[in-house]
Amino acid sequence: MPPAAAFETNATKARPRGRPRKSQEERDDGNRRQALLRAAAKLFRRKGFAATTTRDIASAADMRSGSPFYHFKSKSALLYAVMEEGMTNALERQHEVLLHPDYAKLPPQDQLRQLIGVHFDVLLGPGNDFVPVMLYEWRSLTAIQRKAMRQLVQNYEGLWLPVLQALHDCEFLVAPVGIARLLLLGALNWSVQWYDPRKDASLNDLSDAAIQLFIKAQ
Amino acid sequence: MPPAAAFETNATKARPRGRPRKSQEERDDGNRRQALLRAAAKLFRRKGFAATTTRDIASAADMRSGSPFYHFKSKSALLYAVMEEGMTNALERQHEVLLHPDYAKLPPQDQLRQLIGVHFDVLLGPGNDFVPVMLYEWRSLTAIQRKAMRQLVQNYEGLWLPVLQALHDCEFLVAPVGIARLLLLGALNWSVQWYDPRKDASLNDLSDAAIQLFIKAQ
DNA sequence: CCTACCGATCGGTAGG
DNA sequence: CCTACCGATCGGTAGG
Repeated sequence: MPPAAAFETNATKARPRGRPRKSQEERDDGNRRQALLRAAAKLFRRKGFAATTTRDIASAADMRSGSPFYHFKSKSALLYAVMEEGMTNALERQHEVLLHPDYAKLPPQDQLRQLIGVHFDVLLGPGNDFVPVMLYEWRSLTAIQRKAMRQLVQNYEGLWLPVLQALHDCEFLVAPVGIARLLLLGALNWSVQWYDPRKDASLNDLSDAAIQLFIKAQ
Repeated sequence: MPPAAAFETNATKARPRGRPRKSQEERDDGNRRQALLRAAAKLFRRKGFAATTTRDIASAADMRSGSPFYHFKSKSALLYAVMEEGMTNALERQHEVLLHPDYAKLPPQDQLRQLIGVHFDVLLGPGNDFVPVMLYEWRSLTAIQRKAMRQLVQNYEGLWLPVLQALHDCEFLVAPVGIARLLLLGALNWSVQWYDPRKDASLNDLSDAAIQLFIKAQ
């Protein structure tokens, strides 16, 4: 069995193309899968993977208990799909930053500030439950899923190294680059546990504070 | 029903004092409860609370499936007991540091270094599964347990404020003290996710790197 | 995508 | 602390 089979969804081999929904308003199909993903992300984040039932998810997506398995072959495949969606989006958003024509002209501390801003938004922005699930549900992945996800995460973490190295070179960062990256991303990722948009500072102020804390310059 | 009832263990009202074990070697009783706590901490950390069965725990403590409920009234009470044990120990260890006669004479960056060192040890030291469970299983607590645990955590976090304020006063820390504490503790807490004693730096080197990263001085 | 269902497992308990 | 057990729930499936 090829590794990819572990993440297969039934929808790929049996998409009901061209069959219109019978509901009062004709919505485009295929958004049902998205609805499941969104519902799952929200519930996995709030209650955790093991404590969320497929019935919870079905209900949140306005389906009956058996229906999620029409779109995903297992609860586990649904978890993986949530995480993959989150990481793909996060990578895209950071690539937009890195490839922007002005980015290269910025001093490294401003480059880092941009990465941090996007990272906070991916973690804490409204409706962004996908990456938090990825961060906190590693344990629930199968070994083979974990291996595939590690690839995506390593790509993402790798994006941070050049700017951290540049900061190290001009002594705005003294700690070893590798450990600094682990501690820095940890500080950001942990915000998922405490950040409350109604009480805490804005994501911009948060990003500024992070720069102040980590970088030896103003 | 008084709040404390939620955390009650059966052992307190029915400790089999004076009744010797029937096994070949007479071990002191009461260590059975500790064995359960340790087994639960280890399993909760590795698999998560919801994915761990009380049968897993019983088996790891060399008991049969029903026996954990002789010592703890519910799986949930067992989780709370694990967390409480972890936080009590962490608070004790930090108090030892703070009350040491030499501590007050240290410059603030060295004071912080000491707190960080103990924190890493509480999180990453061998067999220290209790605090990691506390950090990553908040969701699994009942509302009433969460409230009680929040008290302990606030006590612990409060220990860090004076030294952070001192560092802020001498401009070794520029970020707002409140946010700095959240980010700093997040960086440390996240280490639970990646630290591998066989591959990564020693806890001492880790602590040094953290000081380098967070403090604007050497 | 729904209905109806199965087999397995799980937290917890009675009674000793 | 064990034995034997219960009621509920859960992931998943057949058949339409």
